[in-house]
Amino acid sequence: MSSRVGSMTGRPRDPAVDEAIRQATLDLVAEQGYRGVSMEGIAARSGVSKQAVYRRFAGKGEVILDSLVAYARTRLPTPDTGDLGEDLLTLLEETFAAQRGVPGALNQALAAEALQDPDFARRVTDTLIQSRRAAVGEILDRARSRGQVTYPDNDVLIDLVFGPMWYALVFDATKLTDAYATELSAAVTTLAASPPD
Amino acid sequence: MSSRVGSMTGRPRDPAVDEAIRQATLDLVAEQGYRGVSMEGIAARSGVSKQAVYRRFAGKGEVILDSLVAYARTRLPTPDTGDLGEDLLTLLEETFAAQRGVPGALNQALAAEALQDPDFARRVTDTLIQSRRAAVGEILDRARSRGQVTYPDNDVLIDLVFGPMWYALVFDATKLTDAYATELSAAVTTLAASPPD
Amino acid sequence: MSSRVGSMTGRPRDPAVDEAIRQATLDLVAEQGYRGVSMEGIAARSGVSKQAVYRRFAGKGEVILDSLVAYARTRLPTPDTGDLGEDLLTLLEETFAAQRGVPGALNQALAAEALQDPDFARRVTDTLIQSRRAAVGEILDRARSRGQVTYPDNDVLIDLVFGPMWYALVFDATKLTDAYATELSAAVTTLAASPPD
Amino acid sequence: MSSRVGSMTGRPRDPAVDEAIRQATLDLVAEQGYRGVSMEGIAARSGVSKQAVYRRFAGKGEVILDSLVAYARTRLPTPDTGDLGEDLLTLLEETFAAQRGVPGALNQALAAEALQDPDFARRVTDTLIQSRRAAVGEILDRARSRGQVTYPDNDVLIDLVFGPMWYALVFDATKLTDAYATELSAAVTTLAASPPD
DNA sequence: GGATAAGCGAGACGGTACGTCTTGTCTTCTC
DNA sequence: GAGAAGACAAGACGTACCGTCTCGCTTATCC
Repeated sequence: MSSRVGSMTGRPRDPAVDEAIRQATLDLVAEQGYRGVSMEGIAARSGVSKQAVYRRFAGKGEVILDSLVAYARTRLPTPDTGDLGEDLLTLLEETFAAQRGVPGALNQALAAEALQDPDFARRVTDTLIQSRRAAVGEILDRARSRGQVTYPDNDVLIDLVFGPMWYALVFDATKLTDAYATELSAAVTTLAASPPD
Repeated sequence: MSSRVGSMTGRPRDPAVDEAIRQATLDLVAEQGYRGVSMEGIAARSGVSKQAVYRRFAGKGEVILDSLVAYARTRLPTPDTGDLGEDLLTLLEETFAAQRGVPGALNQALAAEALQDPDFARRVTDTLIQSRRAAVGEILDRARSRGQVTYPDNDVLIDLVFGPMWYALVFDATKLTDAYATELSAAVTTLAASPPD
Repeated sequence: MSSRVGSMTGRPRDPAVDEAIRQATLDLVAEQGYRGVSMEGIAARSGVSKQAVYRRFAGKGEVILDSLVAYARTRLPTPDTGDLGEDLLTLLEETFAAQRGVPGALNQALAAEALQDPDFARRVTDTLIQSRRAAVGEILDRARSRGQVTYPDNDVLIDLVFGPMWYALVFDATKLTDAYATELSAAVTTLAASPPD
Repeated sequence: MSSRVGSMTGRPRDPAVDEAIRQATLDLVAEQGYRGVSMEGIAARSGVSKQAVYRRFAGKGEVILDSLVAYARTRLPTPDTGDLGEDLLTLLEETFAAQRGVPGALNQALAAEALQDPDFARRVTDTLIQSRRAAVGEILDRARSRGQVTYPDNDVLIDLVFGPMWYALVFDATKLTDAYATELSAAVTTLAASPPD
């Protein structure tokens, strides 16, 4: 979010304002979805001035991104059960479960913003997407060292893990059930272990 | 788009207006992306009144959808080479190639609209997504009858074909290269042929 | 209203349409005042096409004028009691009473239109205002021949009769009571009989 | 116009904006009459955003009223020559002269708005009309104390002063000449001095 | 402790787009 | 031709956000 590297003179930013903005964003997106989220609305809802929001964030996307990151910070130890299928299933079930709640709405908002601004899309990729991909990459690497993965390229496998999720977030979020997590993780596991040509 | 099924009384809609709206939408999205597309802008660019646009389309999403459908109508014979990998590769190469051009921008615009309105998302699914999925379903069915597909469920395979594309459209459209088409089609082909558990 | 002097070929105008337009205008102005009167609304309310209205009338003002003239056609024998005060009182009481009803709203609408279009203002003057003034002129002339009027100029007296009415129609129509009619007619009668300087 | 009595927090309104709006309104009404005055046009002409206009004024009427009040603020010491006829003549000549210029067009616009909205009509009465009437009331009171006025009721006399003016503004503003001012003031003076019945 | 610097709530500002409403004209088919 | 139906260009309506700005006031650190 903010930075303010150098001089530490002047009144310091009020952390309560940061928190109020985050909370208002979560509330709004939970209640009305992305349509109901506006900079103006966030400021009003959080009882904070617009300037206070713009001082911290360059735009709506950044606010959403910050809320999502703060929201997700509490979780995510990458599963490590000793079995690729098990690991993927756990991760996808947890991830999909989240998409059915507030984080799902935030991810949709994020996608909408990313679609309107390639620069922001890159920001999201660097901040959020990469770390999620890295988690799956870790799982695959561990499985690979166990001999469970013969597929040469992690990247494609990771795309197959996350691609369908975003596809669903865009067009039909209700698709992201536990059953779908099972099907997908099984498919990727099978492909990962398929003998190379 | 318009419908107007029953009553054929009154002055008929001017097809030139339809065309002008479509063309203006294509021009705008090509020049400035989704951000540059507004109902007002479309009307101005096409030299048509706003009413004329709103008479035909309920919102920006519908205009974009119509333009995309009209644009795509000229193509798409589902490939049928007798080989699953070949068919998928051809389809993905063509599809990805399109995403690098105007249809890609239109698809992004469509996604952005869908994310803001679940009802519209369903409209898109019914109008566009389903038929694209059906094309891949056909390819898979033919291959299945040849014994090239053992994977029990078409749906997941289709998700694996299109999921990564939308994922890329949201966050990094430059990913949609021929090389990526090759990788993806190979992956899906392999999975489709993988021995059942 | 219309004229259509020359060629009498083709389908003749439907008098029912004329009547429907008039009635719809009266209904609308009675229910919602001038704000509620639009060419579109009149056509819709009367079940007539807009074209049918425009074929007859050049604009909203003409429609209102026509309705008012048709409405008023049923009345107005100029009072002739043999006494100026009595004549004026009768005329003003009747006129003011009308202003408290539908004709009042029509007159307001007429004024609003006249204020927006000087040409139409002249039309109204020629069509309506002059005849009303002539009625008072007649009363004055008769009284003058009886010696009840010494004031040299009819015109100013007539202005003093009608001016306050329009003043009230613009800013506060509720002022047009019987009491006010009494006061006004008395004032004008007094002035008319006042000895010349 | 604006009010905003209490809270003096936040950025203060820019007086230059107020002035620009007034000037644009005057310009537009002078150039094109009431027809040429629109909220959109005022904003455009004054180089001000529509919001800035709507923040200050509830509608077109209020803008016009404000412009008129500001315009008229520079004048109007009630004449006091010691003679009723003289006072009325002076006042009417000046008033009529104004009606031949921009204030006349503004008054016409005001009337048009008042005719479309009774609430606004009351606003105008309270803001503008009353004070004009009070000026004439003063003249009459002074003359009455001199014995020049025997007519019992100021109100009717004032109606006879202003009624014909509005009558003319609605239907034929060219009538408001110096000669007409002379005739009218003479008539009212005569009536005011007429012996009670 | 007084100066300096930044944060803060409030709200105005120029812009842009929204979706609706009217006006007056035009175009089709039916009577 | 008239008539119903309804499309059309033009343009105003009033509202909602965007991102920036300008006030008066409140904290902080630095000299």
